[in-house]
Amino acid sequence: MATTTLHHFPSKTITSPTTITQFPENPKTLILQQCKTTKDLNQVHAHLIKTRLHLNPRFTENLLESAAILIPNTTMDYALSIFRNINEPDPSAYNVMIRAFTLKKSPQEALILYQKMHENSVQPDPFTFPCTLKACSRLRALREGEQIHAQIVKSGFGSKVNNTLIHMYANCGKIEFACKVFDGTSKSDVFAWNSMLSGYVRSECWGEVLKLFDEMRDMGVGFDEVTLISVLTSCGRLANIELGEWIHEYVETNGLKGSVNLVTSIVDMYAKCGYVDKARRLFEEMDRRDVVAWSAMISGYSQARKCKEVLDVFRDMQMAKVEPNEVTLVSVLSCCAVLGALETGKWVHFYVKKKRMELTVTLGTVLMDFYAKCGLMESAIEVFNKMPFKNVFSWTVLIQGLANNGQGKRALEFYALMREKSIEPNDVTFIGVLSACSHAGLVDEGREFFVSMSRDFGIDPRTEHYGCMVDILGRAGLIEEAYQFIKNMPIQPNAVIWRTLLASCRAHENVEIGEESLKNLVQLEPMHSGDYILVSNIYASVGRLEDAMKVMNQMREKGIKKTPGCSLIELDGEIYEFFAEDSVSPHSKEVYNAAEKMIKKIKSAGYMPNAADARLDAEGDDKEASVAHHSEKLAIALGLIKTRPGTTIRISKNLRVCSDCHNATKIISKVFSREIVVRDRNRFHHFKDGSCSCNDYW
DNA sequence: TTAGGGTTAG
Repeated sequence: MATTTLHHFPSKTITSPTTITQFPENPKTLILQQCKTTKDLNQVHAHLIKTRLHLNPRFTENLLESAAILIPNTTMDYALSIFRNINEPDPSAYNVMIRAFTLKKSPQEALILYQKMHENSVQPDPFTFPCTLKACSRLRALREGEQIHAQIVKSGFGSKVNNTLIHMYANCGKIEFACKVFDGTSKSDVFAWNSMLSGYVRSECWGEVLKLFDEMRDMGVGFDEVTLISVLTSCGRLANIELGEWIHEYVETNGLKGSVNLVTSIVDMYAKCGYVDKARRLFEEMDRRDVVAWSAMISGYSQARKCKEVLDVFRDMQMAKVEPNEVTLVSVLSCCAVLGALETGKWVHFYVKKKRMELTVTLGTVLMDFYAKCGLMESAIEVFNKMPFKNVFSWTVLIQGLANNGQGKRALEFYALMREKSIEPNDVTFIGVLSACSHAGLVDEGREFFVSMSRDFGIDPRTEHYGCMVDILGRAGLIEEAYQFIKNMPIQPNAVIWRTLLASCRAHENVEIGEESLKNLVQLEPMHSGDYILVSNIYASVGRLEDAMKVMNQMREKGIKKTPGCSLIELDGEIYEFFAEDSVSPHSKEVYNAAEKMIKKIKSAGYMPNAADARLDAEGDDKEASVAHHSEKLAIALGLIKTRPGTTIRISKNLRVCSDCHNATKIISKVFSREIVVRDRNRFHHFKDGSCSCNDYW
């Protein structure tokens, strides 16, 4: 197995040029390799000039290599000054410079130099091509890559660089060209197979990877660690646990468990196939874990939406003194977004700033998403403005975030800006755009976007897009039209579509279509308690209490249990959880008293409890008590007594907000002069001065 | 020469 060669420099330093009296046979290894800094090199350089040895290209090139590559953490300035002083640089001098530019992440300069070499009629040698092709790979410079390919063919040094060519084409997104090169390659070389496999991985052709691996085994080509890593990546993406497990066994029986890279790939494979616990066990068995191994475990939990575990492992990682990098933080932030864990996410943002980490597209986008999902749109926009590069993901997160936070019009303004900047929207962008229309009540604009999506961008609407249209029509009270829209859908409507329609029936008290929606829902997802409750609420709101009870009984007969409402509030970094009529929480007495006082105060400001939201089996005063003890009222009451006046109260809850709580919270925001942000299962409600950002439709 | 971990929606 090939490993990267590391240059270990002896610690002996060169004190003065006078100590160098005679150059040995190989000055590069004995003297130049001892140079640790540019200052050391300067001394050797001066000596070379003094003794006129600098006219000997062999010495000068060795000096050049030290200046360009061997001295750690240095710029190319010194090397360039040496290079410019060479009268007629030969191919190896060019090679050193091209290699150094590619290594030092200036592939553009590498290609310019290659061009110069060509202009000066210096013939490339077999060592010129690999590093030049690497530069093309980095830049995804297909045209230049193809030119170099042609030159390679002409030069007759072809077969040696086939693997680098495969890599270059795959990196430039031309997997079919990579295949052609591979077809003309000797199939006995594991490197060629590995290059092709990693090419497929880069192009996300997961199935092809497995096919090629099969072929490899059929042909009896031996495989190595690198092969298995590519195959494991594909197993994870395809959820091919059988092959994944086979490789795991192979690794165990062949004593390959010492390889951090390989075991990390197995951990990742298990997590991506949905076996996070298995991934965790293997992760625990590793005797050395680097930042990638930790990140694989963290992202495994993050993708499985096991957010508590993400934060636990992240804490363990810090205890183990392994520094997180961008990838780690992206997974952590994405789980803070899911949890609405504002404090932890803010801490990560602070860490990013403290470590002066670059605000890349991915990191910036996930930070924006985190702030948006915590209801802090201004912070999300601040991050957006600071990002030097933005892609369609960043714009989509912004549009979606604004839409979910009740700023539909602003979301559409950003969509217009995005188009001005010629960023092509994708299918998810349109989910954001359509939900913005829905929140802003813009029916005609919504219809227009729905058409534009396929007409102007060739995006076929998916169920989610149809769902958005149903929401737009339903919210505007066009229930019959929404119903017809579903009937005419070219794809089968799913439960979410019918549920969206049902929610609009609840808001507009449409019994008939509500009943029809439930009929369909019962067939698609018979065990979903929320649907029965919505229909029961519709009956109750039009005074048909008996029918309301009947639906609830039907639900009970089927053995369906109500999902208990649960609200969370984070106070001083601690999370408090409330359930309706919760009497077990340690704060219950204090909280109930606070809730009582709160209700009294808002009643005198005009709040009327809405009995339609109470438990149907409750009577009279009990009905009132039942709604008064909904989990979000308890959480808000705790927030009111535990935070300073004027502080924003942030609640997240697992269900939709009920209309009584919605009404009560509006009045609370006015009476107590507090901004209250409630994140429910679908959207945000920003309550301020007696009104809500959702405009009373949710 | 080839290799492991990441972002939007549902």
